[in-house]
Amino acid sequence: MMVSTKGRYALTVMVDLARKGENGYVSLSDIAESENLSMKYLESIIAILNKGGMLKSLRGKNGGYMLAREPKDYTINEILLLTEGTLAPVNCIMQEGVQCEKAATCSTLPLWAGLDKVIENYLKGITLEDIITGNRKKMLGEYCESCEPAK
Amino acid sequence: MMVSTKGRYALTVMVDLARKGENGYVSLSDIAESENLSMKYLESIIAILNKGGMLKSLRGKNGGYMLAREPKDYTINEILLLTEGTLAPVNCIMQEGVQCEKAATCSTLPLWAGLDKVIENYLKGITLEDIITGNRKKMLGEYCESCEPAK
DNA sequence: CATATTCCTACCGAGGGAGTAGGATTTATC
DNA sequence: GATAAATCCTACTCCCTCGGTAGGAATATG
Repeated sequence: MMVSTKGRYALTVMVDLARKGENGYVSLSDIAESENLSMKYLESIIAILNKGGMLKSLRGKNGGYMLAREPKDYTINEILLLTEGTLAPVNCIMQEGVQCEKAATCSTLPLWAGLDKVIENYLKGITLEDIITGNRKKMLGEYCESCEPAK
Repeated sequence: MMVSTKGRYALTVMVDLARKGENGYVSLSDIAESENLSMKYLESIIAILNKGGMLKSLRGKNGGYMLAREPKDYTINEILLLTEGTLAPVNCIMQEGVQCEKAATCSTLPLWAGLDKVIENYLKGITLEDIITGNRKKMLGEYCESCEPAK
């Protein structure tokens, strides 16, 4: 499994906040309740999003969280990357060009590198806005049965 | 991590056997040695490949393993699927249409489904032969720096 | 029969995922 | 200024899987 609950819940939170829009801060308990998730666990996940600059937060009474930018300005890739640390499908693909010592002679490395790129490319191409507007065509592409067939 | 050492080593074994061709059975110890991997661990991985019909095996002296088909007739997808069980990037994507109970209202499901399809599609498009011939263009696509640029 | 090999079952340690617990700090409102 | 409602912070626990080990039974060759 490449994406754990941490990343999945993080995305869920972002979607929830995106839907709530800009009318005030939304509290952690509200999010936990509306998504039916453990408040304590969600707290640790939101902390990552917050420290990563994805959210604005306000402490104290009537406090809570809201998106720092507009939904269209978040790619799914950056949200998952922040919470998961890496999205590489295998251990031998490191971030930022660091590579395993067998890399020079490894015949399967191009495969893993290609897979990594395909994943990254897909996730960079989709934004929070695509999710809240239900842009199935963009997410499912040719596999979308409810979209009109490609001509 | 979506693909563990199990799947990676399995692929390595398949590549090794593909390179050795059809001149006789190759023993486990030969494979372990040439790939510098633990023989005992490799044994458990080869067992999966063997039971899954990927290999022919011969017990006893001068025994060993060889590919059951030609390299071009193995997709990477089926090799990894056999050893890993699933290649779904998230837990909420099950195999064979089984789905989580929130599926009907889940706004992020199309994203995960799309990602799953992108991965599957990529891995189905590459064969063992592509790896042993070093078909970088197919594996890396537009990210291949040593391939001639697309027109 | 000796040897080289596959085959089978059982076991184990470490690490990470998933979640819990408790309290310190900050802020809005009465 | 007290109180309530919220974020923030640190630590802990349970449990499962990954990665690997161990030992021996079955089988084929010479």
